[in-house]
Amino acid sequence: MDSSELSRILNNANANLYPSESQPTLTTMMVPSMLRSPQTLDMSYSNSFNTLGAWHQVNPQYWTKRNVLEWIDFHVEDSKYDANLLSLEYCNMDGTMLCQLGRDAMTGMFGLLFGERLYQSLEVLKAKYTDDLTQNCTLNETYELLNDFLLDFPQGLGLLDTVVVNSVPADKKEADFGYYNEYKTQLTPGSDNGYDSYSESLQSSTAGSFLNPSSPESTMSDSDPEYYPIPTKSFVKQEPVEKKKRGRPPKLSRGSEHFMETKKNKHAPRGTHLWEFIRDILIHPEKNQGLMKWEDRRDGVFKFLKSEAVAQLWGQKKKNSSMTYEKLSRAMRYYYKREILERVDGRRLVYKFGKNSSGWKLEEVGV
DNA sequence: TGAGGGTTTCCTGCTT
DNA sequence: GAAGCAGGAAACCCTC
Repeated sequence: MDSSELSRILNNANANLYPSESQPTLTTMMVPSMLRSPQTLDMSYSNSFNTLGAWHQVNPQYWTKRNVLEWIDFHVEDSKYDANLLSLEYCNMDGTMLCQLGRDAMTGMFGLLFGERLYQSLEVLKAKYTDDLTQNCTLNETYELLNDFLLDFPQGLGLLDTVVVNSVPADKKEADFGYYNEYKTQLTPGSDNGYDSYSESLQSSTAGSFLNPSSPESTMSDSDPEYYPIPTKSFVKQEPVEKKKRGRPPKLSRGSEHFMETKKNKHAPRGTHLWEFIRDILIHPEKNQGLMKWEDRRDGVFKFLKSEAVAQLWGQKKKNSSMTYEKLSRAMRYYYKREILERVDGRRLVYKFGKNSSGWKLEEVGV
C-alpha cells in the first residue's frame, strides 16, 4: 500500500465523516491549529458528530479502527503533515491497541514531531475520559455492547433475521460477556468459516426460536431521514444452562422440556437499569443507528425503530436469550408509575423520559 | 432472614 | 388479524 493510497483513504474517511461541504478538510480548515482548542472543535463540528459520531466524542479506549484513522486524519490535516510519510500499517489499529502505545512507540511509528503530537493528543483525550470513567462504566458497557452488536453483522442479512434460543454445552460457558466475545471472535465478519456453520447448527436445533417478521421496523423506509442502514447479520445468541430462570416461570405447554433446560443465571450487575440502558443507546447516536431514535431530543421523546433488536440487546446484557420487546415494554410501563418514563398516547413504540430520569438531557451529556 | 426493588413472564382486554 | 399497549398477577434474584 503506497502513501498516496493512504492519503486517499484518509480523505475518504474524512469525506464520509463530513459529507457536506462543511468538511473540515485541509483546504477548508483555515484556522491555525495552535489557535484551536478541543472545545472550539467540538462546537465547530457538533452537527456532523451528532449524527455520525466521531473520535473526539468517544473514549479512545473504545475507538474503532476507523475512529483511529479519523483521529490521525484530523491531525494530518490540522498540522498540515504530509500523509505520504505515514504508513497505513501503523494506522490500522483500534483504540485499545492505540492506548497501549507509549511515547516512544508513537514517535517511532509516526515520526518524532507528528508522533509526539499524536501522543499528546491521546493523553489529553485519555485523561478527559478517565475522569468520567467511574460514572460512565455502565454507559461504556452499553457502548461496547452496541459496538459488538452493530459492527459484527455480515452484510446482506437482515438484522435479527433469525434468533435462536438454545442451550449450549457446559464447556462453552463464559462469565459475563466472555462467551459472547469468544463467539464474536469465532464469527469474524466477512468470514465464511465460523458464522454460517455455527448459525446453521443452531437453527437446525429443536430449541425454541422467536422471530418477529412483522415488527414495526419492517415498515421503515430508507427515506426516513433518521434511519441509517446498518450492517446486519442473522444474529444468534445462546445461553448456558444453569440457574433457574427469574420471573414467573414460563408455561410448560409453551416451551418444550428442552426449552426449560435452557434456564440460566440471570444475575445482572446492580446499577444498570433498563431505562439507563435505553438512555445509553440513545445518547450514542453513532451507535444506535437503526435501533432507536430521538423524536424530540429536548423533551426526551424517543422511539424504538427496531424494537425486537433492542430487546435482544437488552437480553444479551441480562444474559436472557428469551427477552422480547413485549417483555421489555412491560418493564418500561412500570416506569410510568415511578415517573422515570411518561406515557406518549397514541403513538406506538414511542416513550418519553420522565422527571425521575436523568443523564439524557442535552446539558447533562455536555452537548 | 425478610422486605423491598427491579425486573421477568404470562395473561386478558383494548386500541391501532 | 396482527402488533402494540395497558396493567394485574406471580415469580425470581438482588441488595440492604
